[in-house]
Amino acid sequence: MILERALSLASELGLEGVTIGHLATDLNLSKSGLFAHFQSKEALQLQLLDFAALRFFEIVIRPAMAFPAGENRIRAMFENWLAWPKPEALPGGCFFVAAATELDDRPGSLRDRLVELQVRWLGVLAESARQAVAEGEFRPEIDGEQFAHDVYGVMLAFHHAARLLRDPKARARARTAFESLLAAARRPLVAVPVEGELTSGLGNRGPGRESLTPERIGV
Amino acid sequence: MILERALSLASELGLEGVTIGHLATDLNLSKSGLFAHFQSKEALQLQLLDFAALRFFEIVIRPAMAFPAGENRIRAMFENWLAWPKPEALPGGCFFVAAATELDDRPGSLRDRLVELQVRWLGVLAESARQAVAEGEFRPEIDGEQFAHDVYGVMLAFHHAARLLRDPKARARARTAFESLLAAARRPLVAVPVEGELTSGLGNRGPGRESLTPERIGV
DNA sequence: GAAAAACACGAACGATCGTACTATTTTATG
DNA sequence: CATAAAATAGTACGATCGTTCGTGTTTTTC
Repeated sequence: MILERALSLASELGLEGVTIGHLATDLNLSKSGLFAHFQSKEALQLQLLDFAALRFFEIVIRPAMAFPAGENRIRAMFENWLAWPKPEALPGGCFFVAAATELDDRPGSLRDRLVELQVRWLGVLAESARQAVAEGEFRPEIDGEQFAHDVYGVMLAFHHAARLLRDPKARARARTAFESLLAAARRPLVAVPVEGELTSGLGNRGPGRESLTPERIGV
Repeated sequence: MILERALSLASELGLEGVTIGHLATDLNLSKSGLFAHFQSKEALQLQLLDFAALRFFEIVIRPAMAFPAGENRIRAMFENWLAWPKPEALPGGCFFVAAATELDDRPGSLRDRLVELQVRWLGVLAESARQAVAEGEFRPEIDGEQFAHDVYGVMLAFHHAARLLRDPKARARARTAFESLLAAARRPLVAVPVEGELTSGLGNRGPGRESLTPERIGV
């Protein structure tokens, strides 16, 4: 419960904005009572990072694994990402986006852990793109890591437009950008839609969905 | 000089990380001596936002105005943006990217000012895209605001890869993504390069470069 | 060369920060 | 029910935060 509330606060105020005193009074606890659960604020923040990563895995990644590997799974992860900051859980938007700019110039174990998590998340996207290539949905020369980088750019632009600018069109813009990325990766140089391309041979092949754990998936 | 040093610190530590005491000792000033220049910390931060916007205009936007309106100018702004966080001036990367996630959930005049600045900057990009359409470089159905949104996404992804992940390929990735955006906006549905397309009729027409001020350009 | 304005300083304020120590209360276990 | 363990509370600490006040020292202006 502590970490849940801390995550919610951190999404609004940032990692450093979550003060022990603030968090304590917010949970009707005494400062020292809350502090006893962690041995230091950094330990709390580290646990918070892992807690957020678990949430992220369960909301964004795992449900997407129910979709067949390839474009469909990528699209599912994208949509899950857009929706994962529920107002009651993450009222300030994606926790990791806030943490990224906060920690990018502060060396330490916190930063190291965040980098680890972000590399893994981008790795999941990249691997999914490579699977789309293997499935024949994406063109063979598509670079999975570049694709992951580009998709994350669309997500960051969405975060900026939605959270800072409060642009009502942010979602539509993000979806348009994402579809452009897919189209560029998919279509074979000529923009005329290929006839038999639609779900050609797409079944439930690819890696199955059994025994999915955050560790195995890398988050 | 105070604002210059504050900008440098803020790019690393964020807006709230720039403490009056820290900034003072960093400038060999007393806390009260520095404080006297501003009447409050918020005033300092507001001046800092405007100071950064001026810098941004002079480094990113104004030099690009020397290029003919259209794709060349857009490309110049993109390259200027990649290069504008000089290590000595902005050791922590683009100040506005850091400020954006820091202020996006903190209502107040600071946030309002930042939104204003960012809307104007995106407006410059969008207007440039519209000019590229008018010049015949971009397809007529290109939406300037969507294009600006997408380009900013590439910039944000670059910031993430370069500043947090310290990815040496960040620049190359950003350029690849940017060129894909240009290609998608430029080429007329068929990917085969059009022969006579290169600088066809591009002169120095379009709005001239005289009397360029931050106010007129919107930053 | 005097008056005015700008600039800088030191000390102190209340608040809040993370943290440490010591009780006290609650929960689980035999 | 007794007892060990876990959870919570109380208090106090040194540091640092933004801010105020009073006072000196330059620099500009006339």
